[in-house]
Amino acid sequence: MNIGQVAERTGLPPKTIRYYEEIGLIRPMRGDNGYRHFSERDAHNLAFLGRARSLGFTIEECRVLLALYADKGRASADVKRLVQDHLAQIDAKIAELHEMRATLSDLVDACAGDHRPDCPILRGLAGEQGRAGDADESPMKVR
Amino acid sequence: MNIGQVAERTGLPPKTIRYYEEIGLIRPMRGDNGYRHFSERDAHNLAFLGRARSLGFTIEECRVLLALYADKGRASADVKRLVQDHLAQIDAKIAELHEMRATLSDLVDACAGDHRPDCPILRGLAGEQGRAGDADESPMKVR
DNA sequence: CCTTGACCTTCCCGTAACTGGAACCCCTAT
DNA sequence: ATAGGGGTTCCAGTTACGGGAAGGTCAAGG
Repeated sequence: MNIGQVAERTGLPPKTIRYYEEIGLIRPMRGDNGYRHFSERDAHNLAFLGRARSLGFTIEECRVLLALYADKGRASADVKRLVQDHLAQIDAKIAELHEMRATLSDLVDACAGDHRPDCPILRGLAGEQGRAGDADESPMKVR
Repeated sequence: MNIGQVAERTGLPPKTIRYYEEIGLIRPMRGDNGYRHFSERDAHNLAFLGRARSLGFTIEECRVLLALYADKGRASADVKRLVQDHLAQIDAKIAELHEMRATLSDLVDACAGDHRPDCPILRGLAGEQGRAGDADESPMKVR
């Protein structure tokens, strides 16, 4: 297979596939004309990489996953631990985004969103603590 | 104020502050010795930037927010729209992470995590659809 | 007066994971 | 011969900084 065909089959852009070769994730053969030639196994590994990447694994994690995949004597515990760590990262990211979301949502709700210049969002970002009389206004939460 | 003081006050590293000047987010004065001198207003704007960044706004969004903040004739609707768009991005990101989480969680649950090499996680990443007999095994979801 | 140490300056490189584009080669069909 | 649709390499840009080198500045102490 040429790069175009494997790109179509895996859904990865040719550029990405070349990049993966450059960083040593795959090692396709070369024809006499200099073209890359991809085996079924190459295509399979690229599809594996595509799925791993779409699940948020970094390239280096993918490298490890691929090595474990190739190692028929691996312990599934090693794979599981890696994925659990990744899961923890994702949970942390989700929590962070939820916090942002909550703050932003409060700000948006407080903003009239009309032609007038007065804007609680900007006041919040500016660190304003609320004027006397706004008893329920609390400082904006930021990490 | 020198850069160290404003860094301490805003919580932003000096490197970041220099970077913000480089890309034109702030324009501190300079002393005869070449040192940056930060006004109260500079410090205030940097704190504003720090909060906006911590809420996930990109630098370019921060640039717009800062301009709106400075524009006393702005319409709060412009601010609100920007923040709502950002909120939508965050929601999209959260949804994406939840999908990853669900898939990864299923894979982790299916993996024994022991000394044996058999690993449903790797089989899932490899695109395996499940063997005959595993009636409930469905193809892994990926975007 | 000199030195020391903390602070400041600029400049350049590196990060993650690609994407876009230029310049050029290869193969097939007309 | 040429046109097109592949392929190739290499270079630059992206985001938002962080690390580190080489060197100027300032205040305090001996």
